[in-house]
Amino acid sequence: MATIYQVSEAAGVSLATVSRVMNGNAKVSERTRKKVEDAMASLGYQPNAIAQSLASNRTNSVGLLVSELHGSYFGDLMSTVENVLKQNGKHVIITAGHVNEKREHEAIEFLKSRRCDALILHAEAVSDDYLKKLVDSKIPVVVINRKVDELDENCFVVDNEQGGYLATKAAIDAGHKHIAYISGPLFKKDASDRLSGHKKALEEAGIPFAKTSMFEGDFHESSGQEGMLYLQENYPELTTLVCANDEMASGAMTAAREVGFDIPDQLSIIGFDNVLFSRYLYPKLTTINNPINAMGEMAAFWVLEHVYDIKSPIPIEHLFVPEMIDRDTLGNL
Amino acid sequence: MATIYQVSEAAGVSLATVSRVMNGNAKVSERTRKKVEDAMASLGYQPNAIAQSLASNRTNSVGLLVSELHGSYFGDLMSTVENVLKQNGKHVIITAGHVNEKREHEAIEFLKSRRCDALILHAEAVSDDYLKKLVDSKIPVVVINRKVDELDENCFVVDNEQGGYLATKAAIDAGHKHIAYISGPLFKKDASDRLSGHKKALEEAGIPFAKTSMFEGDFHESSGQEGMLYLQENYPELTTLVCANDEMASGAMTAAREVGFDIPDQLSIIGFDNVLFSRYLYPKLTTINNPINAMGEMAAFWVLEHVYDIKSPIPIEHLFVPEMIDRDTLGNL
DNA sequence: AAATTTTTTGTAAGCGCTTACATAAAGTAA
DNA sequence: TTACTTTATGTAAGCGCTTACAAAAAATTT
Repeated sequence: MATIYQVSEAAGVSLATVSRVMNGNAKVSERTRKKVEDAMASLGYQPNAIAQSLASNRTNSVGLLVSELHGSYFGDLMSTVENVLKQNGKHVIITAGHVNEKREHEAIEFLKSRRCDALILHAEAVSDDYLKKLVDSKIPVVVINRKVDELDENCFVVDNEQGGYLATKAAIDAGHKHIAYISGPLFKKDASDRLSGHKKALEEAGIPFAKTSMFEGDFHESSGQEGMLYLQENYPELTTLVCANDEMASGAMTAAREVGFDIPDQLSIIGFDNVLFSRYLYPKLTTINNPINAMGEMAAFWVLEHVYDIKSPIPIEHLFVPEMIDRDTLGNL
Repeated sequence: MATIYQVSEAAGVSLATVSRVMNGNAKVSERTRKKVEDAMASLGYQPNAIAQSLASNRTNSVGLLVSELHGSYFGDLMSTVENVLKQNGKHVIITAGHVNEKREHEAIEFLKSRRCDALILHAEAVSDDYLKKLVDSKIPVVVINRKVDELDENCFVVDNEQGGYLATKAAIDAGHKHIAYISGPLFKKDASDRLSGHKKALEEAGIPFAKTSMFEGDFHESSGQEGMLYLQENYPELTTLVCANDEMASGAMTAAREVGFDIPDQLSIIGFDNVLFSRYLYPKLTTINNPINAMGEMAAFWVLEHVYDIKSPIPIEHLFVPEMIDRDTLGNL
């Protein structure tokens, strides 16, 4: 593998000059630039990014932490972030934290040890304090889908409460009175916010919230099934089931069908997130759009602007609004 | 950010000694090891991976090229590869090639410039020649889901022809005679192999292959819909539709339902890949399992063994067998 | 106790780049 | 022409580590 030294020799110039043409930065005469470029081409020279980083203290890479590498939600996130950044010549180093404090912590330390210029984190398990310290430690950090007090400038979130409200409101508007709810794990802020929205809509409509009308799931498909079964037993009058995410909604649909409910005629179902597969389901899932793409994009723009001095094409915003995606699983009563 | 130099000073030892305790490699007396570790802890020292890589010519990272960062198939692949490698202290740098020759090429060059110790490639667009040159260039490379002549040792593939055969055979065994096929883009080897398998099963059963019974799609959902519509028109006697992947099968299901077919009573559908969402579909999709997890795992093991001298827990194999996943979309005739 | 071997530690030369600074070449003004 | 700017190029010092090799210290043998 050719080094800069060999290029400089072949071109008959100094190291510094080769470096200059590589970085297109300073003044190099056309003649020597040509010589250097020819030498590079004929040697098949490829700069060593590691050495460049060490010398320049810039890696041109940003670290991205997601909870999992699979799943529509994270697929979308990774995809948009990478696109925006790559278009600007920056690279993404992706790691998974698996919603586990230790592993998230390790993943972040890994990204730091790779000297990423900035971090984009979808961190669910690590503490607020840790995040604050991170931000203080002066490495540029943005947090997706989590609001941390005092870190407003670094957080990009969807209004989960509003989303939860919208879902239940839609059911109410369609004439439903018996609305059950499968929530996510309530220690997660997004899950509890969505639930608050649900309660708010209920209250507004003067419908009391019954404990038996709700089941706390874990955001995974299987808990949607369990929840459905639980609710059928404990809240048999239900006509609509609002789920805190699409995975659980899918599980609930499966379970509902197995016990013989027709969707949406006998039971309406509403999801949350609008992940890709929600439109593959049958019937197509009515859900709340969680603008993860928009958030990922914004996070990437923030990084470009704050770290690389590349102006964002759109104004940076931190709060995203969810919206109803009307498909086929909400029936009128 | 503390450097090794500061640690050595704080501990009252030389650079070399600090480096030694970091790498746990050579003989360091218990006493000094302790001193160094204390110094590290109190300084919150974190080795600079970039500098380590430059000095040692080892990055402990392996590059992974996928076509897209979203989608179940790649999610599964990334996930398994990362898991296996992380368990062995290696890291993964993921990039997307977007099934585009130029972009795949750039992505690979990027991984090389980051001095990955090895490359795991799901490369669809780049030429065989390029891959051969890569392998010759002595950077360890493995190729997933693509068989390149002379590179058997580096390729991990599923027997696509066999898979295509199994799908159609299952339909035949269920009594079907009019079997339509939606293939992937035929310039892709996996797509054409699957089609060969389909033809072979047909031939074995003495069923002639009619050109009008097949539609060439692009592996995306929408072409499944188009294909369904095309086939309904051009091959109205069809009772089964075999699709070259699950995405297209899903699209076909949607389209079939829209024109009023009951699945599987009036129309059976078989997919290929067994991606996660195939079991979310309703009815649950009967499909062919493409052991992408097993391949990803094997590729990772290969790298561990060949690059890092870590013995693979299972023997390395290069050819994977597809198998039938019997669910609800294939009906008996 | 001296000589020898073994173990532990230090010294210094890189890894392949970037970049401040110095120098040489070229261009302008006087 | 000389003196002064401006522009292009080179020199050399690092970036934070690893690792041969050398030196010192400790343990063994004689």
